[in-house]
Amino acid sequence: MASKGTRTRHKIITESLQLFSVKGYYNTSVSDILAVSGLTKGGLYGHFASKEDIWYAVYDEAVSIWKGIVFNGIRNNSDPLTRIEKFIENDMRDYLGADVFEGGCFFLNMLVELSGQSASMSKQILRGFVRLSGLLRSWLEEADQKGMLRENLDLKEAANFIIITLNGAAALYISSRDRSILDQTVQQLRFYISQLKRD
Amino acid sequence: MASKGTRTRHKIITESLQLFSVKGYYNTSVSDILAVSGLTKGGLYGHFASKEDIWYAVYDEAVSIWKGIVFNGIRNNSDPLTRIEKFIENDMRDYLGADVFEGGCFFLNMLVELSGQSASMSKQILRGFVRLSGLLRSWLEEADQKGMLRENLDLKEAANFIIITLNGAAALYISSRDRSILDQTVQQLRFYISQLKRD
DNA sequence: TAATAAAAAAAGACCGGTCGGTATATTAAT
DNA sequence: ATTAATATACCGACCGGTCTTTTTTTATTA
Repeated sequence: MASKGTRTRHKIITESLQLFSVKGYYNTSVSDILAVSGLTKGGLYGHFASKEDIWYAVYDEAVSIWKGIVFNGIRNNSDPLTRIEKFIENDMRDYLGADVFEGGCFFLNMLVELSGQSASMSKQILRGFVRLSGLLRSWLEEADQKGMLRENLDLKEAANFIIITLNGAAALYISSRDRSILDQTVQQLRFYISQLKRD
Repeated sequence: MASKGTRTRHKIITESLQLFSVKGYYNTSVSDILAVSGLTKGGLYGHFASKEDIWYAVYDEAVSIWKGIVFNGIRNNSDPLTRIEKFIENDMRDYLGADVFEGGCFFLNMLVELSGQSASMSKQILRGFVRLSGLLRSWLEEADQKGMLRENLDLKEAANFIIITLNGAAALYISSRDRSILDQTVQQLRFYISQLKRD
């Protein structure tokens, strides 16, 4: 069993993750974190040097949780376009739609809040999106090499477009809490991908 | 000439608009607004009852500025699909790409920050997006009645999809400040709309 | 056009409360 | 018994907002 310190640290992270996702980073106070974790200042600052340090740990945890959801049942699938569609469905239904983070998409929320406020924190998130775009692009290129796609497509652009759409859906979902937004987005992206295919 | 009070009030609004767009609502302090406007507490609170009151005035101003940009050269165009494409270009190039608001898209930024924090403020923004979706939908229906579109399309979904994409582009743009994101989005939405057309 | 009175605008001190963070003492786990 | 974990009291700075006083604008007269 993990030591008490390790367990407490992890508790701080998962509870801060929910708070940050709902209230945002700046509008979540250290006192808020103390309230939900049941600790006091001394206890908390024994585990983290600063509020920003908590955020970095929270970010890693969020990535880990998100990956476990969106890549579920994907790696073993040989058709790259089906992989992309499954990824989109997972992201919309099992991540966003399942309210894994109470405030919606942690990454979008933090990206919007921290851009122009904290260069290092927002860059951390942006790097994640760039990496994801590269992965989608590699899947599209795989499909292209198998002759599945039209000619003269810009696959980097297409990969970015998918990510852009998922983020836009996350923005509208958090404000409306209308699940049909997520279904619509899956539907529309399915249509978009079908139009990339060779006739 | 407008009275001194009216001018000062407007100055507060336009400067708060930039601050809110960059720093967010909660992380912009009243003192920040005092610093850029050159006023003191007494001066400011003579014009507005609260920080939240400032925000509502700022929102109206932002809508007014945005409308003046994105509907430029549109009303007189008879082809509804061209209207939509022109609207998208205006939004990406002359609004977002021109850095009209230093922090990117005021509406997306505020929607993300305020959702789950202030029901009334976030609803105000969401209402704006719903209205815009209705306008785009009416243009799509106009195109449909002219026999320009495929059959069995869900036009409400298509209108939402365009808005979702524009918001997603705004999210990636504020963090990356990469203008090619905007061009890519115009390109991809042009492709998307072309695929809605009857062969 | 210049003086003046009324009204509008702004200044500045002050309020209780909260912010992120620290230092030291105490308690609990190993 | 030793170390890891937590509590408590405290720090200066800042938060949004109020109140009273002073200054400036504006409209009205002479």
